[in-house]
Amino acid sequence: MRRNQTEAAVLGALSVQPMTGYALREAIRDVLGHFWSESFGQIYPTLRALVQQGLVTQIPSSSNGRTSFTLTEPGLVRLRELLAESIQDPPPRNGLMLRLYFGRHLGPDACRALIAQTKAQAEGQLAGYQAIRDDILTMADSNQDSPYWLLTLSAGEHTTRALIAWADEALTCLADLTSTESAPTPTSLETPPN
Amino acid sequence: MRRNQTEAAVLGALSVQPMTGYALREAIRDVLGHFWSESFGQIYPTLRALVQQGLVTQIPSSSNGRTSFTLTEPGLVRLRELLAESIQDPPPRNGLMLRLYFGRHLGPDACRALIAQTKAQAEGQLAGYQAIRDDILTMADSNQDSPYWLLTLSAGEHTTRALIAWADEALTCLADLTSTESAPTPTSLETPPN
DNA sequence: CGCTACATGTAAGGTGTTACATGATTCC
DNA sequence: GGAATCATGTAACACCTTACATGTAGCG
Repeated sequence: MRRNQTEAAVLGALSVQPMTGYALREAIRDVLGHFWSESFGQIYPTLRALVQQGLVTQIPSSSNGRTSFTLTEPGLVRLRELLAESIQDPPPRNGLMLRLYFGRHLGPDACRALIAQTKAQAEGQLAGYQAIRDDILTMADSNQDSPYWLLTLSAGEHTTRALIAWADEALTCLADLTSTESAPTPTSLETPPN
Repeated sequence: MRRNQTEAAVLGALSVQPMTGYALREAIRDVLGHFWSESFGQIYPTLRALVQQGLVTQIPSSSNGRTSFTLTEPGLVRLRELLAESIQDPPPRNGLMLRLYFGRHLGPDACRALIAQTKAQAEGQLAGYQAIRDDILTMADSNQDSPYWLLTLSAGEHTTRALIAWADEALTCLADLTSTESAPTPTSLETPPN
């Protein structure tokens, strides 16, 4: 069951503008980074296959060995086909959740550290989203794609904000856990909450 | 760079209670399903390796060929080690976002259908979470793990609710897009919104 | 001239799924 | 007795990353 997802990502990126393989990887990392990823080991073989199928053409730029890849008409048709195929996401694998689910063996403090780290990452990401949003908005008038790009950006913002809200909630829950554990006699009146 | 994540998931699941390989897969699918997954092709070889390392013991149940696997003391130590390792999540690959990013080539209607489908799925998931929450709460008094389980459940609820909120927002954005496209003269007063 | 970034590619190896094969048990 | 479920396993294959190899171009 071939998924051809790399093909779709490459054709899609080239539909925005022609690029070299190197630039393609940079674009996928920097622009689609929140929801997609491809490595060189995928990109170059895929490009060669696409050229052989005539979905993409290679334009040697000046004298160097470097070539830009451009989407052809059949390539655009193929892209539409691939995008219309049913979505088949890889099975979920969230290392943070796995650790928290078995968090009793890890200890409340280690769990809190993991969550705090996640929250900090999420806050950084949120700031990055703002920068991307500004970028898209400045080119919005001349770019037909911008409404769709804002859609995916908004999804990232929503889920990231939800993650931060969850982290705050989780941190207070774990704080309660630690305090009740260090004071194993909940009915005791003498032990003050530190 | 071995990740041993399957090992951690299997040891973790067995730390809750002894099981057969088959039950292990069911438990991982049904209980960790929102954030984890393992297939038979992973579980059985991993179990054999764990037995060889003495991290898990095999208890033949009565006469059948079926055996339950039980976590040993060294196995518990190993589980703690694995959980303490740094998190290395697989690179993101979100098929829905890929399609929406290049949504111009797919068309607004197809995009709306994808989002509506996602929203419906998310709403179903949310109902499922409620059932799981009830299950956990009923056994909360006798189960030391329940606070941690509620943590991961809450994460699922937060992100799922965020997804639904995003979907609603996205659907209205796309509705605007369709109407402005089908009515290329925005200043026209005669064309009624269908 | 050396460092960094740009650029192209390959080979090895790990990870994980799918499909298949096989058989016992349970329930109707 | 037949169907569904429980149960164990393997082999082929798809997918993808990492590390390596190689070379150019621009800049201080």
